[in-house]
Amino acid sequence: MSGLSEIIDEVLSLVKTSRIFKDRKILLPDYVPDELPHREEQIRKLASILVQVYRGEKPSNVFIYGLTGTGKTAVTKFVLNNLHKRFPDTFRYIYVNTRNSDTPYRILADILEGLGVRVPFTGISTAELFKRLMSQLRSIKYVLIIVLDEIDAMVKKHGDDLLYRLTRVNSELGSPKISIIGITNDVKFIDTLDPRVKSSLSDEELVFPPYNADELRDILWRRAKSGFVEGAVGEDVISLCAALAARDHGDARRALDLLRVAGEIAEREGRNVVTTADVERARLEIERDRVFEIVTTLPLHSKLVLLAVIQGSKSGKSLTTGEVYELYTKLAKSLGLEVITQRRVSDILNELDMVGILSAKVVNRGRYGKTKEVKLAVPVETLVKALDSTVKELDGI
DNA sequence: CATCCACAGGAAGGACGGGGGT
DNA sequence: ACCCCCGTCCTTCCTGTGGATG
Repeated sequence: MSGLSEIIDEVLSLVKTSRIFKDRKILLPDYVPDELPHREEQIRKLASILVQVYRGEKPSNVFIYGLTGTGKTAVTKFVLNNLHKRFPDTFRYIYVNTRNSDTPYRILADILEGLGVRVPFTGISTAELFKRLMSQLRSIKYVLIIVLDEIDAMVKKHGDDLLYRLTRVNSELGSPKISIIGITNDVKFIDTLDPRVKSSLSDEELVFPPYNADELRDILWRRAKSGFVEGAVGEDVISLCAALAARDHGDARRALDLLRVAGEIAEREGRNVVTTADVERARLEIERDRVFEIVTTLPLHSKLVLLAVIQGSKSGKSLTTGEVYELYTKLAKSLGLEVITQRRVSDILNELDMVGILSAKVVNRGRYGKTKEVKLAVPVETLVKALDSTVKELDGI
């Protein structure tokens, strides 16, 4: 029976002797490299729009589309970084990821914090925050570029009111001071916007096509050269990562994650070379972590609904909303819990679909009504592991 | 060809806990 | 101390719907 410190020593010695990574941070998803291959056209266009700031003038608003992992965020940060190095006094920029800050309140709070204003977590109204932002903006002398990454998520939940008000800030101030860069991975998104917002935000538009397998391979090679020790990864490993990610709509982030995690697996085992088997294991590990994170933070009744779906999926075929509800009701009652309504369960099923844990497709079965076909989208074992602790807690009741 | 199933999913709102302003 | 605002879950009530069936 070995103690914890022994285990740590053992892992450490393996990691020390392993020569896999030269500089691991280069392979992290938010690392912005100093060259972005296959995005030259987008870089040039974005730079030519934003370069206005050199005279202290406000650039046009920009709208950027492209699926996840197509380099939208990297290109935007890259261009802004470089521009800021060149013209440090004429403008500032604030980057807000709307997935993390997905309410108008949080977005405004993030912007204010970017301007150096401390704001309470909650408690005051959004209108009050907006007032504070306006008074802050009145005092600044530079151009402010606000990057709203993944705005589709926020707008879908809370409407485009905030966007509308942000686009009007300039006329309210009486002098043009802020530009907005909107980033979305939903191409149809812009059509759902208020026409006024739409025309204002999409002064300029940029499209980021997915990377193909060759481009992904090239990107991975470049990163691997500075991130990995020479000889640690071979052609086969890179190609597999590229192929897997290309299948997944050309997502470079995913390709890099696969490569990095595969490297970590090899490192943990004290090897000096990453194999294709490591990539395969990395794929499973990434999926497991994602599911685990999502499932453990689910509210109680969402977990119960998921358990009901697992129960009903034993035979492998799909369930209807009604069937899920029936199973859920039995489960909740057997635990002595209040049951929630079918309306709510219907929403929960959609939420679980959205995060990719199950698929809930709406189907019309004519005489037999309109319903959802619910199926698990991840292996049962993964879910069972993630729900394990919850089940134990519930058993305790 | 109308009907009618089994829900979908919008709208409005309420309880509640965390966190303000004054 | 008291009132206000927020997001999160949830309810109630509701109108809408594609296509197999009679």
